[in-house]
Amino acid sequence: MAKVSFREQVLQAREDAIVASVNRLLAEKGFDLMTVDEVVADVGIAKASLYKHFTSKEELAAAAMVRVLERALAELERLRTLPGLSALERLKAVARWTMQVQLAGEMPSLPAQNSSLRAALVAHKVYMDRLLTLSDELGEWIGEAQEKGQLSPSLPPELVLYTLFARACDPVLGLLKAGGQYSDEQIIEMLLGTCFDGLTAASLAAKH
Amino acid sequence: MAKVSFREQVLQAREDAIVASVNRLLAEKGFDLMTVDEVVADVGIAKASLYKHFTSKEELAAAAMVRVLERALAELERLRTLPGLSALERLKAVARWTMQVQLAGEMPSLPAQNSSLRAALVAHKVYMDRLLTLSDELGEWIGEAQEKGQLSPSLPPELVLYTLFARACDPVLGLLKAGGQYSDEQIIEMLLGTCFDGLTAASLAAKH
DNA sequence: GTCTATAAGAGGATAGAC
DNA sequence: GTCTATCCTCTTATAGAC
Repeated sequence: MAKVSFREQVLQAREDAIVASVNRLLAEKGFDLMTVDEVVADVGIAKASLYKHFTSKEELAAAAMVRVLERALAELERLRTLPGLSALERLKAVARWTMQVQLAGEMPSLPAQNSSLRAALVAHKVYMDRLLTLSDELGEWIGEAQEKGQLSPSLPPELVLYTLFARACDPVLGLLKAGGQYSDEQIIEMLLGTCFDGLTAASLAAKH
Repeated sequence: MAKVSFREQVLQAREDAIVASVNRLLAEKGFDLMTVDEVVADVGIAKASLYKHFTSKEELAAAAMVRVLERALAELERLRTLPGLSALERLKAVARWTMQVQLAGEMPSLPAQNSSLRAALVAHKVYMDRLLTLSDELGEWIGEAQEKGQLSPSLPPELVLYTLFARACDPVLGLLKAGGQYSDEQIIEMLLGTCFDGLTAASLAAKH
């Protein structure tokens, strides 16, 4: 049992290395421009070896998405344990976290239109489970924030949810960072301000 | 002269048909998934004929972008002539127009990451001219709205500009439309509300 | 399970006749 | 300028030895 366990640990470590590379390359180039050859070159293994772990490029992307979804779920769990945070503050904290991940180059970006990828994702049980779990948990917070009037109660909850997901890969972050005028913190606080308070209201974060 | 002019009109009409197809396919599938074979099948010409008009797939995309940028510039001109519109109202009207174009399936979507495409676009004189013209004109309105306090003066103008561009291809529109619960008008008014007034403020549009 | 070598196919671009 | 037929590169995926 110990021998097998050790063996599997080595394999697991290799899979983790693969998924970490995929995650980074997906964030850097996106699904269509990322090639399997780049992945294996980055990890330092042969392509046939990779295909023993993952049966297709789509499954690679799914694994990377599962990874980031589980990181998000862990962040939600962490926020839940923090005392004294309102539902709105927790939602803002989640949005801040996703923007931090994106600016760190760790947010895999998948095209919304690639049909082979979409088909593989909706058929991927673990991915769908994590996605739905995350949506449910965020939906709870959204409902709570709306009940208390912290979020506009007249907005459909799914609009708020979609908006949070969309801001996690908002190109505005990358454009502002490319401008080089502002620190990551400033960018994030400004975008949090526009997301929750809009372009018309004064962004509190711009005072930095 | 008349003969040549007529000839060129025919060629121009064919080019317009090509660009219209490209525009639609770019909106539908995006640059990477759109193939030149699909374009020529849609237009009904041979591939070699298309390459007499456009020297590469990238140039096709640039032509489609020029087309939509010129439509946008025309919309700005139209809005300028409307009496009694404040700068903020004009900016909202532009945002509404871009969302209408997107929901109509006429907004070409280019990946921000494709380097060969980006290189071709920044090297494309007409595209860059239209893009900079549009940015300048919108920048005027943004500055005006900020001076009058209609837009938060503490936000960097380029952040507002980038946000307007980003909302023109915001995936939230497509997700809400796929849900089938709301009309195009409702979706647009809700997203205009969240864009300008934020998620926390009550969206006036949700009253429908 | 890992490797080298290669199959299989898609898709961008072009040659050459008309 | 338009067509048919073809080239060529890139990329996914696999065969088969170890």
